[in-house]
Amino acid sequence: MARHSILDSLNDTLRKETLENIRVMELPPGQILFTAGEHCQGLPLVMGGRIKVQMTGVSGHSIVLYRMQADDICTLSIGCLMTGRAYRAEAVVEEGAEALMIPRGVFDRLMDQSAEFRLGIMESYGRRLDDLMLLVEEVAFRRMDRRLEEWLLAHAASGTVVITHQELAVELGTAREVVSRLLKELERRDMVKLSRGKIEVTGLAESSSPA
Amino acid sequence: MARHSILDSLNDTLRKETLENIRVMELPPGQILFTAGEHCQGLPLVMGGRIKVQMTGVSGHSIVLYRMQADDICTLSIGCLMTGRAYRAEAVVEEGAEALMIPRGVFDRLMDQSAEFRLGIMESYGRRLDDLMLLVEEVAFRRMDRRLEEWLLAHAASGTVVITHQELAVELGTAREVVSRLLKELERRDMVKLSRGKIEVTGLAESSSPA
DNA sequence: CGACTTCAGTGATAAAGTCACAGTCAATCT
DNA sequence: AGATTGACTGTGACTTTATCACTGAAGTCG
Repeated sequence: MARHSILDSLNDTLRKETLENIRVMELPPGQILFTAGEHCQGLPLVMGGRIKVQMTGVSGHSIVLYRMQADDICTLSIGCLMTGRAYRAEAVVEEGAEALMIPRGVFDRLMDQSAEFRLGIMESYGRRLDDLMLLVEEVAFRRMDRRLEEWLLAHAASGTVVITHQELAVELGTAREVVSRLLKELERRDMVKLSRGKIEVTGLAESSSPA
Repeated sequence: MARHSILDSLNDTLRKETLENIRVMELPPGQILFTAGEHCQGLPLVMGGRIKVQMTGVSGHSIVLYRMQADDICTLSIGCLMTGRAYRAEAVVEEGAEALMIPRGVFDRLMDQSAEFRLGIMESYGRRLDDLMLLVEEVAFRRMDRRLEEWLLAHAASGTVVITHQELAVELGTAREVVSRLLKELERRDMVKLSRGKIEVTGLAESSSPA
């Protein structure tokens, strides 16, 4: 039942030992895996579902940093686990998920005994750094209308997304009013249909407006 | 000669072996440690000086992501080293530096044999993720005038910084014109004195304008 | 059915980014 | 030295994005 690709690489003894010492967590949608200021209890290995990680600035604004899905590792937790610092971000379950909680001791042991486990952790870290670097660039330099269109394409290629303007603003790290106005403009151009709490994408091509 | 705190934790045998297999790099100011698209040759351990890491977006704009100083580890390189991906960012030496280059094999061996080395790496990773998360928040939500003032305070508490407006724009991830105008406004308020290629900070208090 | 809450739309204004260009300063080259 | 060149700075005009303040519309629940 406890399936996560990073555990596959372990030898039988180590895997057996690990499985005896970890906890399986059931994560219903809406559940908070951790919040800012909290301390880390263990390393979550995500087995399924979808979990978003977002942070809230001093200004009170929030922005989604990245998402975790099946076979992901909550890299953010490692830093907190190792140094004892508190989380700076918050993780919210979007789609009902299952995760394994690896306590500090087991993590240390796996890092010590399995080169494959280490590789998995390092890869995960690398990907996360990459994600964040891309996000910095996105937020710093790209135009909001393009980013909104891309988000819609990625999340509702030509169907319907259930999301409020406020939530979409957090996805993009902007203000609700900005999203409302841009969406309204897209509706005028017949690219989306708006209704309370959902957006129907009707005519967004891969490069609708010239870059 | 080769001093980096993470090596102190190693036992004698391991340290001796490591020192025999690493290369010391002299890094004069201006030297490029790596550029975007390049592949990683080893893990740099920074022994001194200062190196800035910045990336350039598709738009052609650049932004400084973070800096490395004495006893830092170029965490970014680990991901590239382990997965073979190319660098996405660029590292430029600001103050003449020395660094140790740890090749892949030695890195693997250290990760395998030293719990302290692993801890150092993990800590470094954690800090980097934290830095980037803070940067995302900064770029997404904070006002440019405040950020500029803070930058000036941090880099020239009440002295002079040698920097062009263009370089300062890259520090903050904005456009040169924006920096020029904000600086001019600060000069009108007698908080800085401007001259070609340098800025003299004369009257910037910790919270000059109300947050 | 109201009363309440959440969500969406919009005008007015301020901040930031873009484009185009002019002026200034310093270094280099006959 | 004077001319030329290139990097640096300043600024107007305009667009995009953010903020503030408010209105109305859509769902929820007593």
